[in-house]
Amino acid sequence: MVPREDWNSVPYNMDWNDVPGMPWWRMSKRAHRSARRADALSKARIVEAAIEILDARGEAALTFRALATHLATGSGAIYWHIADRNGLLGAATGDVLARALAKVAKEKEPRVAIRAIALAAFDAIDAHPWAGAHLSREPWHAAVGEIFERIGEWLQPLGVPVHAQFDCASALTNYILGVAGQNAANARTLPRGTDRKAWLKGIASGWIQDDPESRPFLRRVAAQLSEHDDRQQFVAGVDFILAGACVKRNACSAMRSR
Amino acid sequence: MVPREDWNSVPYNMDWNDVPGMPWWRMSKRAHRSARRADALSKARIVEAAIEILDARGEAALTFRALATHLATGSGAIYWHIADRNGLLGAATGDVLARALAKVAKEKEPRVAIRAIALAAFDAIDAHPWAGAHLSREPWHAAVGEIFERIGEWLQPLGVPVHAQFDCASALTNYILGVAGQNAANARTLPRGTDRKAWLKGIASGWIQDDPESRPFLRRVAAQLSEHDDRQQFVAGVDFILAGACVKRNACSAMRSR
DNA sequence: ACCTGAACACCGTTCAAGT
DNA sequence: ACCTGAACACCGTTCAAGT
Repeated sequence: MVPREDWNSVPYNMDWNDVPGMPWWRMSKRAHRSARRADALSKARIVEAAIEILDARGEAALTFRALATHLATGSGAIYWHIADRNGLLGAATGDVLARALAKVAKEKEPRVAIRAIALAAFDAIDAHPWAGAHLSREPWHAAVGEIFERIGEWLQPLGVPVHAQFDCASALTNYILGVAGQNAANARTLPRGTDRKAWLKGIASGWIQDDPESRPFLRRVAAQLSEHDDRQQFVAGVDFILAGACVKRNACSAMRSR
Repeated sequence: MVPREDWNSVPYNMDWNDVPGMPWWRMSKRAHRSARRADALSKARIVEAAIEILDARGEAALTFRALATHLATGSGAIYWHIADRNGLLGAATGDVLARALAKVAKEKEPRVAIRAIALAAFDAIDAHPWAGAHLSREPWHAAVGEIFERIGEWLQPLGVPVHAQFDCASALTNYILGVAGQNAANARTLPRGTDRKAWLKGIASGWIQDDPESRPFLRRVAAQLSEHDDRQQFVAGVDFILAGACVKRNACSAMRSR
């Protein structure tokens, strides 16, 4: 049996097989490693566990203690593979969005293609609201660049004038991130199984009741507010931006006043 | 001198002037109160102090301990006037946005009016990024209802078809909140005095460098990305949504495919 | 009623120590 | 190299006690 001092003096890149007197359960580092590889700690495994916790119990439940328990390790071990909590959320967000964007079917029609990309982002964020929250907290995330590129590529074939393409791609990205943040907020405060319609009705009446005579527009659309479909409304917004970027200007009667 | 037990037995709504033996500095509750009113604790004063801290040192600096020190009181005292930290942020956000929206000049031209409202929100959030972060975390905030109403009112005179008005107002609100969240995120990570252009350049090259041959769109607009003006780009997005909501559809060549 | 501040129940993160 | 878990330096919030 080698005393501890000797173990510590073993260079980390040296195979422990070469250390005389090493106990069997420390022998053959590589063999040992590969045997345990399935459940060894790694960034991928940590991110996977984080996603499980985030999806099951929400962003607030992702603590290093909970994660360490879930992985049957110490909280400090996680820091060996990940910089900090924010990095972990970023990696989880990247995973979830990359997976969603990779699944988008190849399209030929520009508008259909853009819709498909936007909806892939929407659906991913709808399924993983914490990812939406992270993206709006960190809009320079690689996933945002991916969305920006994937949408931007289609603007030329769509017929958006060259000078408007950058602004158009930015507007779409901002819009998508805005919806992402909203979805995340809704999911955070509206636990599963809540009556969505009643909840929306409450918000609408809260917005109206301040001054009982005014707010005519909100009054007029209150019914739509509590009954609309988020996904459908999301697409409507995407279409507005695309149509507006194509149009020459002065589409509205009142917009002629340039 | 009245013993403590007697002080405690004084009903809270009873004037302390009526308690025999009350020390002078506790006498004349009303007079005492009005004399100290200027620096007595109140929700308004707490919110005001919170805004000062938020503007000066950012959202992370708003702790109950810092706030209590700033107000020369105990942290528990704040809870007498405010529900919790989130309520405090909400009140501060409401203050800042209500002030900004109240200052918007009356306009006659629909497009100009909508731009003015959107820009008022943009500028308020630009000056108080923490308010933007709060709004995207809590999109049912009264300020969002106000923005929604103020914009919505102009859609009819603008010429947006009735059936599209709700979707249009929602799209604009989502867009504004999206930009709000981004601004907040930028302000959080880009301390004052940082070279904005270099920072944006870094993001752009981070988005591109993954695969050196691909990402043609990003490559094409990289210069615009690092040099664009946020405010101007914000207005461009608003205009896209408005134009798109007015247009009959099929404005783009490739959009004719319904 | 309103205020005080210690105490409570958490956090993320670090780090000496283990293997 | 990689893992452990106690310790540290914070938080928001509560609450018995004061005035």
